[in-house]
Amino acid sequence: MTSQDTPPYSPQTLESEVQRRWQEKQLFRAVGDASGEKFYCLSMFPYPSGQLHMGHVRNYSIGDAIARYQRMRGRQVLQPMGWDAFGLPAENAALKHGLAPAQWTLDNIAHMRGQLQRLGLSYDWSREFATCTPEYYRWEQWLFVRLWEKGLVYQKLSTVNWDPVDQTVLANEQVVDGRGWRSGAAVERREIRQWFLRITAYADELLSGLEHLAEGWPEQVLSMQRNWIGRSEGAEIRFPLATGEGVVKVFTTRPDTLLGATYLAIAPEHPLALAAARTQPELAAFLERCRHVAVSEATVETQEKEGYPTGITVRHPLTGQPLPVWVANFVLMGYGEGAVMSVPAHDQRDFEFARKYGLPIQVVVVPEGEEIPSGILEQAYTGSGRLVHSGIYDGLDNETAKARITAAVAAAGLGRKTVNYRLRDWGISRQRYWGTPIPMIHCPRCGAVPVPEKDLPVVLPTHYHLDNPRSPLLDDPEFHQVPCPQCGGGARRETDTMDTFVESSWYYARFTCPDAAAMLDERAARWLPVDQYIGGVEHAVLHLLYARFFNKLLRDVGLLPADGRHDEPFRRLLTQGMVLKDGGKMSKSKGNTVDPQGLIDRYGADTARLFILFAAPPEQHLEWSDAAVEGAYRFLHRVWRLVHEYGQTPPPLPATLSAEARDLRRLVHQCIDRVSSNMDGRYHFNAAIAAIMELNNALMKVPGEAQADLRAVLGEGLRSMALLLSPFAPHIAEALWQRLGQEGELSFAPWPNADPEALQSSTVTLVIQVNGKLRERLEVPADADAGSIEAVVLAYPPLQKHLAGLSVRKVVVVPGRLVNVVAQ
RNA sequence: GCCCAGGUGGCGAAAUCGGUAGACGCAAGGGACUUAAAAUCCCUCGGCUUUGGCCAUGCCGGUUCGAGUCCGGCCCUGGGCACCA
Repeated sequence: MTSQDTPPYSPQTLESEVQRRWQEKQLFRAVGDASGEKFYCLSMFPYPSGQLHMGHVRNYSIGDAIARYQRMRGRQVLQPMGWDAFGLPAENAALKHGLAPAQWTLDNIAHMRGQLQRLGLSYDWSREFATCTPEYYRWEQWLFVRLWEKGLVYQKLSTVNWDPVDQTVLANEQVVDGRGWRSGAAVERREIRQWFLRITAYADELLSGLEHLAEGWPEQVLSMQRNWIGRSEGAEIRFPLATGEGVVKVFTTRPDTLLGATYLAIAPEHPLALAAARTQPELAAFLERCRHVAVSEATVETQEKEGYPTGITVRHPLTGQPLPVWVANFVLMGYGEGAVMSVPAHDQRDFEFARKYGLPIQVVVVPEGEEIPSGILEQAYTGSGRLVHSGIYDGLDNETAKARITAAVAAAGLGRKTVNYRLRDWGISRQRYWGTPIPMIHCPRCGAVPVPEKDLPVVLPTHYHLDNPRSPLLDDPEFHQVPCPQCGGGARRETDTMDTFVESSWYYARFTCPDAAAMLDERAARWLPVDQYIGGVEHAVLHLLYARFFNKLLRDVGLLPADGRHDEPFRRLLTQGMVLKDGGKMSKSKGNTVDPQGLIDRYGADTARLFILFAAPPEQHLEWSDAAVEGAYRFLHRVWRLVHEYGQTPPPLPATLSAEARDLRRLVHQCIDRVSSNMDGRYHFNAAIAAIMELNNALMKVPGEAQADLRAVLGEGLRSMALLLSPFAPHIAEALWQRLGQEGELSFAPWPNADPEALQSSTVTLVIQVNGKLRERLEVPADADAGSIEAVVLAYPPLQKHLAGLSVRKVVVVPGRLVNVVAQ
């Protein structure tokens, strides 16, 4: 009971001992029998870059806190970990260091696995896999062929960034200020034939499915996905070419403004533009300039808006009037029809373009109750109103006009009502080496032929050492020279590999049955959906949309039951904020990373985890601070000391408690209550940890020679603290648990419940406001009713000076909280 | 450019519902203990103030008895934009 008995808190030895015990007992192997309720807790698996970074530590500390909490709540928990192991950095590293990408990747995995294990995360390591192994990606190839058979895979031309010096395709990230990052050459756009997955066939389901996620997903992410899918109702309208042959198709959400269309704008890659350029050198030069803009939407949308007339004329579908066709550098070939009708009076971008090039502006909608504007417009009017200058449609409100004008165009055979999506099909071809080979063979006679199932997997050769960025598969006849599976003649194997988003689109399902002899087996249906998914907000759209898409594909090829419970992969989503340093994202390119290894070496895993969970709520950005770590470390020291100085198994509580002991016990149970409510769904770990710190502060004040009842409550408090702490700092919690003489595994010990009786208090302190300003405080019985409170307050002597010269007009009583006296 | 967030003391933050703004922690200052230091413990800690109070949650306005919280407009910072993962 003296401080001499207290051994030093040395996290390094303590943590490795505890971890060894966990491992020997295989404590965190997911059991998944039907005897209990399952909980699948998944953190986004990492790319094995070589070093764990703070974002990982945060992500996995959050996930483990949730998994451990659920385990203590009695659930059968599955919490796996693996590696998103294909990708560009491996090729870059191989080029730089003269290694094979496979070797670099496997070395990194070995190192990072050690780092993760040092953190004491309660993973079922028996399920670990890396996506770059044939055992994993073979099923991806298998699914690709199924999708090909179902017509959900196809080829089409699409644009890539081409580095003319390195003779290779560049990722958007590799284009810096319009130039290739290695060569410095100005990039070009190049159209090549690529493989696509028909995600647009699922657009409506991906959109409506968001409604079922409303409870478990952040509104922010749902909104981003909704906007990304971008369903819009409108009309397809055909403008006949003045020459009489052919039409230009456009999509518009504003058919009501059709009579205000004064020109058409088409994409630089539009076939008409290309055709016109053949006879017009200046137009060709303009298109050539457009070819040197990188393909990313951000680049296209932020460049100076420019256009050039094509000399082509179309006829207005209703009036027959001639309209000029312009090429505009901001019209995207990949969206809609690659052409838009321009209504400068009612679209701000069209307005600016028309002003710049002196094109006519025709007002056709005016706000209800206003006159047709005379003089020069200052800006486009994009709101609703009634139609003008629109012939027989004049006077209609514009919503009615949408339907009427669409019908008129349809009657003329020049259009129809239609739904358009912003979502485009998913281009999965990569002209890269380090990825899953696309299992197709190009035969000059039979066309594209899938690799027969018996020949799967198409194994990616791993012996290459890269000396230039070009994919070695292109130059390896052993890989690409194959007979056609259909006719047996000479054919060429596809050398494109898959987008790495494909691997991460179904790994969550494979974790349920990592050794299955098929892509998935019946275990998937039991464990899925993931009950809690945790990862960075930066994945809010792409990864999370692709994974939702794949889940539906898995269902539709019969690998998941179509029972309505398996339509979505992730029941609940927690998007963690980024770990920032100096206000910006920690990243290698910015050189502002903080290595978590140093933190763990110095303070131990418990401190690292506790600090990172305490510093900010999970969904918020976390601004890094070295100094604040000390605080978490000191706190653990204080808890350690307190428990060791107590040094006994807590005795049972006596039947009656002194007032002092009751007050302390109330604090203990308030803490249990606060921690629990911050764990259940809210995941405000910072507030939960703060509550534990407060409890510890209160327990430290209990004198060593206290009465027996007080010491019994102290023991209850310490025992509770070990339980409450274990999701955040599991190693020290184990040691405290043992020191308090507790039996059984802390990891599976039942989470404590707050005793409602202990929470009761006989009085409450009310705040007294006058006109909303805090003036006095007053203690009243907890069960006092509003009427008696009002009477007591109005008669309360110290209040009178605040009411001098005023007449009371109203008294607002909020029981248990405050009284507001409204006086004049 | 488009879509989505965030902005509270010197710093990270707290405040389930509209009800005491700043819990908890960091940093700082003062003190105790010590031969000394470290560690530990105790106290102070938003600003102004005539010590009555007044002002404060990015800025401007609104709703309300009462707004960090709700509504409208703006400013700044961060994330995503389909080949970084």
